Amino acid sequence: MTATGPTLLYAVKQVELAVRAHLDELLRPTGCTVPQWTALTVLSRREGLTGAELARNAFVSPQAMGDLLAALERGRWITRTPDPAHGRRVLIGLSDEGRRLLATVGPGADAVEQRMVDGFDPDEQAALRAMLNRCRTNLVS
Amino acid sequence: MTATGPTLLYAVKQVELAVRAHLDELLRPTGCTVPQWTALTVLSRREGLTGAELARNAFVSPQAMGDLLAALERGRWITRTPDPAHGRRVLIGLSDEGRRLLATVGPGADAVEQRMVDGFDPDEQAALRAMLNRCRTNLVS
DNA sequence: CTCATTTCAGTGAAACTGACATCA
DNA sequence: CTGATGTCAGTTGCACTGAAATGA
Repeated sequence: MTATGPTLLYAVKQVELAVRAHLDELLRPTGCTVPQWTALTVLSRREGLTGAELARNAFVSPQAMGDLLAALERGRWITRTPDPAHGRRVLIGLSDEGRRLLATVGPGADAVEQRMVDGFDPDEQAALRAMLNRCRTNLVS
Repeated sequence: MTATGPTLLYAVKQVELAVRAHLDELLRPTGCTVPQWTALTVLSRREGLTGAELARNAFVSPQAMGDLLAALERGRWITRTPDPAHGRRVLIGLSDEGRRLLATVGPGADAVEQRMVDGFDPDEQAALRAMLNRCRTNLVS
């Protein structure tokens, strides 16, 4: 009999899987996928990022993010404009359709989050957020 | 300017992405993938599950789990034995190689978990675990 | 020259839908 | 008949590696 194993990792994965299932259903009518929508939400906070920066943020290769951005461009959800000051870099921005998609999906996503923390008082929600951020920092440092 | 949006969902996803990147590297030498290893860890707790049960546990379709199990069988990590009492069901079990893989990878996975909660006192670890379990329950109920 | 960024080409694992057969 | 299970077939998005071109 071995020890109980990494149950915290498993708990994180289970929550993420359940969240993904809900978001999947939420996004299905839009034709946008969960990874694509996630990239859009990142861009909504910090527009003008490059593909390489988005790739590092998502812990994937630049090529993988390039494919994802190509799909987002086919969907007319982003704009790609060469950096005038840097020749090689391409700055990614949200298009009007992209902003419209985020506005459409936002309430549903908020509802998923609200359902996830149902029964949590504000202090618990803040504690969960803080601990998750600490976990993230610990793993990347 | 829109609201801040579902930052808790994003925090969960970020932690999961960071964990996956570490596990990916950890599993690379073994030829086993993270989803496959995850299924093995589920089996290590409750052997004799069917593919459909594993699929529901992971929030994926039975066909997707079937592909994953076929890969695990090609790797000789699981055994599939028809349920003698039920004709149609196929019970999944760990092979010796599967147990060996879990034993080999376990310490590294524990180290990833330990790193994730670096600086957490035992109460905080327990609180995180409890809250994640509550989130999971809220999302599936 | 070195490094970062982007792109092209090829590959593989993972998920989906649809359809079908089997069996309690 | 109904429902659950397993499998076959085809498709798609996502991620990887390797290689090459561009530019600070």
